[in-house]
Amino acid sequence: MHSTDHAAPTIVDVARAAGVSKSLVSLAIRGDAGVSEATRTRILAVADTLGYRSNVLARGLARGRTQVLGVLVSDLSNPYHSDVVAGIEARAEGAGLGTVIGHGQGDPAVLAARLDQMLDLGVDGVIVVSAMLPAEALDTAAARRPVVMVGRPFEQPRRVSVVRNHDERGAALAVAHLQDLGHHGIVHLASSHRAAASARRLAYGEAMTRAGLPSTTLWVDEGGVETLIAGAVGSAGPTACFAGNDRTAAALLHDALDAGLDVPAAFSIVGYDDAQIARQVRPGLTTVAQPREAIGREAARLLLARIDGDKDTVEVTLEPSLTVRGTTAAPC
Amino acid sequence: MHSTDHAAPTIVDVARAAGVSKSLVSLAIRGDAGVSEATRTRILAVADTLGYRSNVLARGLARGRTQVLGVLVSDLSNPYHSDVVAGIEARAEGAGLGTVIGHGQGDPAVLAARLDQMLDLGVDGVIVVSAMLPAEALDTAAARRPVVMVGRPFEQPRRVSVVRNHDERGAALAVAHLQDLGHHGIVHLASSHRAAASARRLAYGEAMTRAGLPSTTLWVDEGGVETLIAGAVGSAGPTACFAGNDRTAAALLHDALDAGLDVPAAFSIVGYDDAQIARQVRPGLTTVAQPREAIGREAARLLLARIDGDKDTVEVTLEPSLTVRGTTAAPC
DNA sequence: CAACGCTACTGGAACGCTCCAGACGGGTCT
DNA sequence: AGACCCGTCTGGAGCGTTCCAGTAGCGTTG
Repeated sequence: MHSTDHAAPTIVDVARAAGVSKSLVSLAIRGDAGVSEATRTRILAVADTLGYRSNVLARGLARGRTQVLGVLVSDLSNPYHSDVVAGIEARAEGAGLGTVIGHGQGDPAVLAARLDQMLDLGVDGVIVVSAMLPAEALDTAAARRPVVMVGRPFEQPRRVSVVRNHDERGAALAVAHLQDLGHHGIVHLASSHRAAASARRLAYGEAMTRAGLPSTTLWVDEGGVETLIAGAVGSAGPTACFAGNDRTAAALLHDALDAGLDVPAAFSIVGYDDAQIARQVRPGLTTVAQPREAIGREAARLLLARIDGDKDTVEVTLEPSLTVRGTTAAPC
Repeated sequence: MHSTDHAAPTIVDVARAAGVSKSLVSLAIRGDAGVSEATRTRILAVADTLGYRSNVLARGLARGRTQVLGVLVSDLSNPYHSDVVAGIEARAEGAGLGTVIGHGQGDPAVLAARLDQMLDLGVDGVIVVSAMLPAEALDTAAARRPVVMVGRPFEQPRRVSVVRNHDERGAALAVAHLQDLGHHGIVHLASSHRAAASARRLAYGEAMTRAGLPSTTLWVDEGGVETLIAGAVGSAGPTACFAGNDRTAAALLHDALDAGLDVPAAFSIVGYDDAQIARQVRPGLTTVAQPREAIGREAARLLLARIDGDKDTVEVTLEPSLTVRGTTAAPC
């Protein structure tokens, strides 16, 4: 650390080497219009040969902006999250901003701590991709910087924009697919009371009612899987299930196969999310896919608008789509 | 943005409110010894009621340290990475440092860009959890800040510490397990020429030789899976396979079952990594597990030492262990 | 009791940048 | 010709810290 760069070159070094003032270097580098073309190229050339890199800390301090977005995720290993992050990064990069990620390890307290830390670091805004961040942490963050939330539909109005997939439409898509195949006895398998899960559950009920069919919701933690399989084995039981998410659907598939139930010939299953697991189980899981990258891009777009002074907080819902694989077929 | 906090309180606000100089506030907050107990508690109380938060940007500028570590990963959705990150975060938090993550999306160019960006943001050091970062990007980063590399064993010496799992020992573990069960015809299935994969392949060969058995390596992209299964179906063929990683093992398992081969009764399979997929396939995959959290903690420990002035770069290897699930049994 | 050494505290420079008010020439307009 | 403007460039203040060289107050000591 001694024989190499004695110190990173600063704007002053560039100015001296180019024979201009530091202010002009600053303007040239930021592409200000009031710099003649000749001097700009000269300054940039000098900066380049000196290996000058703008100090983000100093810029952030002086300007109040760091040109970096923060993304808070609760579970890195969830591919849903990484796809959303990819969308965010693509959009941010297009606008010349960098991105850092904070990882909450599925723990609300850690999540809140990471959020504070990213804000302390000076990010210009934050996108929260996690349903488990405490509401008050979200509020205090929103008071400091623009915040966009991905995935959680909000009850009360907050100073936060929201981007989410249209769970209601997704559930309707799943039910319609099963009905098109000829199923009547379609049960919903729920595993959570969280907002997205509830939206799917309610939309399932409405879709069934609209079709003039009775709706039944079973809960995983009340032995719903066993009940469902026991019923499906009998000839009068349900012939299909719409599960609230892919993990639940995969567990159901596993147990159904173990019970000797033929999927999809004797029993069809639809999941939600198009998670990695949907491609890994056999047969592949038919599932409702969220437009994950698009969600990320939209979230970044909203955040950038807020950073640029837009006051309005909005809620955007994007359309899910159905991915048909091997767990659905006409009932026999 | 106007009616709320007109501006975040600074150290000067705290000083004024407490009736002391800003220098003293700075010392008190950082826990300097030369502050009397009485004034320290008073200052901290004032800071607290004012909601003062130290400005990381200003501190970083003045001090040259931000108390934040950067972690560069190439693939967020790989659970190996998230476990390592968890270990890093645990250790960093214990030392009072924060952590930000840069995500390379599996693209070397993006990876290098994120690395630069994190360094620009002023992180005190970086842990690289990715085998695909270009060597020159690693070198320029190492010239700027301390860097610790996870997982890639290095050929030539660099200004970088390395933490990795002991691939040689892991391969030996897998082979020993199969030999203990009574297997003699054990084939290695390789899918990559990367360093870790090569180490495992060579160690497999040595372990077989040591046991006086012939070693055979088949390559996935040369039709190795088909060759292997064709051989295993016959009665004189191999009875077991050690695959270079879990993804390869899972693919082999899939095709073997499709070919009517009974796993593990007629054919045993061992993978490497204990990836998520090892738990999701049926039967569950016997595999060599890396001590992922420990790797992360160790990497953070080394980085913190480097940040505190330690000049030496070291290479640490941690012991893998064997996780026995359902794809291994005695040959029939 | 002057000299000394502590402990507790202070003021200003420095970190590298942005922003603002203005300077300096050389047109253009009247 | 004087007033004015416009494009280009400059110097200094300021962002919120840390760090360094002091200073004041006070008890010890020879």
